[in-house]
Amino acid sequence: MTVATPVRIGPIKAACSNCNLRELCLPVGLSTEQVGQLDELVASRRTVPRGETLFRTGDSFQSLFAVRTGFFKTCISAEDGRDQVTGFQMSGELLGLDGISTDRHACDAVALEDSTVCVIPFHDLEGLSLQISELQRVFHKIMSREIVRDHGVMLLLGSMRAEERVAAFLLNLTQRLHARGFSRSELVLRMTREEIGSYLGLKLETVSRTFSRLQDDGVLEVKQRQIRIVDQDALRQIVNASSC
Amino acid sequence: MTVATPVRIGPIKAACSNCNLRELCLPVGLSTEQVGQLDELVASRRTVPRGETLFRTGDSFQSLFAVRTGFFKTCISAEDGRDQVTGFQMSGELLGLDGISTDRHACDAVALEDSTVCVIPFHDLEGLSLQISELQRVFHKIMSREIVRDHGVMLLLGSMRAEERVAAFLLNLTQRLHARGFSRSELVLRMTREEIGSYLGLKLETVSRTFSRLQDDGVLEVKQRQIRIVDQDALRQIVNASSC
DNA sequence: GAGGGGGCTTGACCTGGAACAAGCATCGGC
DNA sequence: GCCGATGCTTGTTCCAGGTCAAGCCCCCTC
Repeated sequence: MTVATPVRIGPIKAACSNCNLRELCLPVGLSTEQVGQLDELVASRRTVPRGETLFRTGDSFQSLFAVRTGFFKTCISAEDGRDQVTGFQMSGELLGLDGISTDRHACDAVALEDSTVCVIPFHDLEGLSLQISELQRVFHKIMSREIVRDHGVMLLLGSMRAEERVAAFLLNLTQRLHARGFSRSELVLRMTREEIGSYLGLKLETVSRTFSRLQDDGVLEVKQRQIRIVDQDALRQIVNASSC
Repeated sequence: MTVATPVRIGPIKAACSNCNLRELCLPVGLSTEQVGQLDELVASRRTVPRGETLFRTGDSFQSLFAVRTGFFKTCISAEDGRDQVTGFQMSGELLGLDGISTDRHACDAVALEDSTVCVIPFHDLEGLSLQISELQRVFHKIMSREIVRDHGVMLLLGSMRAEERVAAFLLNLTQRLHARGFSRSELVLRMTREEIGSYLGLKLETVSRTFSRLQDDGVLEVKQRQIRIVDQDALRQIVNASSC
């Protein structure tokens, strides 16, 4: 039950105004002036080395975090030690929305590579949202998008076969990476097979086998964590394959 | 892509102020005066007969809906016709949060019995939230709670066995019903085995078999949709059973 | 109260993915 | 360059839950 303590890293003038993630992150659609107001709020940054947690279940919730660089996973664990990865977050995405409901974080956020996040004190964000209706609106849309995303994962977990899950996962990742300027067809996985499996409700062996099969079928090229999507249409067909 | 059109049912003076769901619904924690302001916003009600939809995927999003009486399911369907029930909503719970993100509903909401909902025009709600910070706060908590709930379902779908899923489902239902003044040990299911199965990522036969087994084990009494929980501790143990 | 249909149960069989196990890359530390 | 740890692949076996099929129950309608 430690409190996430932001570390201020030198004097940072403007956080959002000159951030190239502006269009993917909280400031999306705000005016220059409004983003300037956000700058004063998003005053500090924090670095999280690979393997470290940004926050843990039960930690007091004070701030949201916007991933600036790096890559995170969030996971919850049942009393019995069972673990479930609930999402992977990349630059421009928000972490901590789960904490609003009870003022305590409801999952662990773990950096999968050395990462930096912008610290967004939630109380201040709510305050500014009262003044900038556009900000309130953006924030509501972000929360709603998270709900819709989660429902998509429920569909995946509830009714897809292993191969479909893996295909959907890869398409989702590449699509998000593409929005950040990366290739649509090549990616480097930041997570282990086990973490992918946890997220997809599969065992790591099944993930590995599925990658191998897709490689044999000429859909992917898999070299450890380097993935090249050879036949994107085939992947899409796998996802949409009418299940009988 | 029809627009959900609220039907005004006679002159309704106060919606929330004299509603006995006050403490479970949007007005939770607001002052009498503030609830009065909500009343002006929540001006209309709508009845939804059993089997009808309140809104459908793709419908223009205008309003949130608070379940006043009755029972709903929400479900999404993939292109291939696969269907996934994403939740069951009872009195005091909000429907439509998924629509905020794109201004279109992202799921279907279907009444499982004759139901009535309060219509909450979302634009007005955002407007009032700018004036009543407590309302903004409550709304954020409700959205966050939905996210946390969804993560719990992901844990269930990703890592629990059939019996554990069913047990968790029943405990969740009874707990919510209990908060509404119903028995902690008896409940009437409003949904079919197939709908339960879809929600839990199981086939209806598996749901049925699991009910039968739990009955044989003296944990439940099952008479069609009438369920009596004979041994609640046993149910809890099933859910928390360390999976090996 | 007869007939029909939707929903539920139960049985038999099958299969996709889990479990277990062995061995192989890759990487970091010394 | 060696060594150990961690992560990944692949093979084999097994079983929980899916699939298919048959029949029952309950409610609704006429």
